[in-house]
Amino acid sequence: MLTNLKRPKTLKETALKQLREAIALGHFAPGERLVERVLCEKLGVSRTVIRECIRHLESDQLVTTVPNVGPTVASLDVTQIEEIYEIRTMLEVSAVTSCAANADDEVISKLEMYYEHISHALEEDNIQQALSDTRKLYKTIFDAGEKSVAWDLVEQLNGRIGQLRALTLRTHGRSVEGPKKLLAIIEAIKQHDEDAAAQACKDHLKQAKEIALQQVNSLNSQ
Amino acid sequence: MLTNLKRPKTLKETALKQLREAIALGHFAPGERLVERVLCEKLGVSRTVIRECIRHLESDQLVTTVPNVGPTVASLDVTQIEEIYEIRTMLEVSAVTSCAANADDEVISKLEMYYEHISHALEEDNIQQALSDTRKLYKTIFDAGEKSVAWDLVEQLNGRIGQLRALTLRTHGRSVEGPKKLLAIIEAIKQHDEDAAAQACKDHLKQAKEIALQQVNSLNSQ
DNA sequence: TTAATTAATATTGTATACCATCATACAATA
DNA sequence: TATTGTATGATGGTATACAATATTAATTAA
Repeated sequence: MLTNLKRPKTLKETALKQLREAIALGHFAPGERLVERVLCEKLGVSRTVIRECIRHLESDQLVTTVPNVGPTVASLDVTQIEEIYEIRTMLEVSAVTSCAANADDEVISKLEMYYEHISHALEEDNIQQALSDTRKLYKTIFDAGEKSVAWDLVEQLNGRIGQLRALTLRTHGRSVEGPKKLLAIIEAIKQHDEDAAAQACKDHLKQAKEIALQQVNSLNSQ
Repeated sequence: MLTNLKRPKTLKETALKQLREAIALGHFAPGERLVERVLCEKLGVSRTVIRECIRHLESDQLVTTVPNVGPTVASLDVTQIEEIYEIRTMLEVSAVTSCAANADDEVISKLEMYYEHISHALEEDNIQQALSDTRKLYKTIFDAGEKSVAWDLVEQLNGRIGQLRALTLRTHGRSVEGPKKLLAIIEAIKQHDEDAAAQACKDHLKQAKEIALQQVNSLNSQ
């Protein structure tokens, strides 16, 4: 990265980020009411800021607002979760395929670097770091495949299942399955084998979906 | 409808709708600055409301905000437009396929009814009505296919190319091509022929995409 | 005249106070 | 027990204030 284009970070941005994380980390239960004044105190900002944040989250469908009642943390049913993984599969397969067709050496070495980072982070049980690097790896793939719109959608969908993902990593984090599948994707890209890349990507997501659904079941039955 | 379950419409909602329409109808040029004060006057609401609306549009990617400068109407490049149609194709094909597999008589008669409405509206050159009915028809398809998440995304993507769509209808509105393709989709659904439905859907979108790109070119060269 | 600086003005970001309306929990009553 | 008030609190919305930053106009230098 040569220059960091934008960065006067505004209070609203940081507050929004904090709220997003709090929801993803499960600090608010699905269905829980978000009371403006409480959030003001907790984040130390004014109601103005909180309200704008909530509008943003609302439009991201991370919270659901009922007029005159207020916002609550959105919850997903199993059908929606399955659909999210299904759509992610379409989008990611499309990106991975295109990336396999176009990737140059620079992209490939970048992917391998991130893979190293991820393995390392997982060895040290640093889940957050692994997640962050995985995201960077995928962004590289989408960039190389020239799928900027798809990337936005994937990020959005991931946001909606953020709670699940955090949970999944907490319980399945040190599993070696995930990285293996990732490696398969990278290998296929390296060899410009579009079909193999697509298949590896499908496998990867199928597994992720299964773990997520498992997670949901254990949550619901508990 | 026995009871109107709809929530009380809030000022913010109506203002948001107006802004969305204004953008879609091209009343604001891409890249144009949206000044809060001006919008307040124009819509007759307070700054708070306007700001909340802008946050919403921002998250919908209809406007781009630079801190301390303000929001501007987002613009799309050709690559992104192509990608949007590509993604819409994936999502709609998925929905149409699933709908063809599951549709019962009620759904089918509903689809046929909407088709009638659309033909009628087009005959009378009532573009807005045709658009609105087309949307309802698609919503019926997505509902029957149980693709609520995909529907949200399609709506979002359509919002981002709203300007183009309005333009397209204005110039190609009375073309009989569009409805014909729609009819093919409905026929395939009626016969529960998933493959034919998928193919008809692909054709439909391919054509829409071509018209849109043509539109973009004439805009850029002009 | 044109370029560069500086002063003036707008606009955004944020905070705060205020009010009307609606929702909910609780108490009083029938 | 069921109903009706009533108190309380939250939200939707408005208005105002002010610092920080952008933009524009005005002024000065080249």
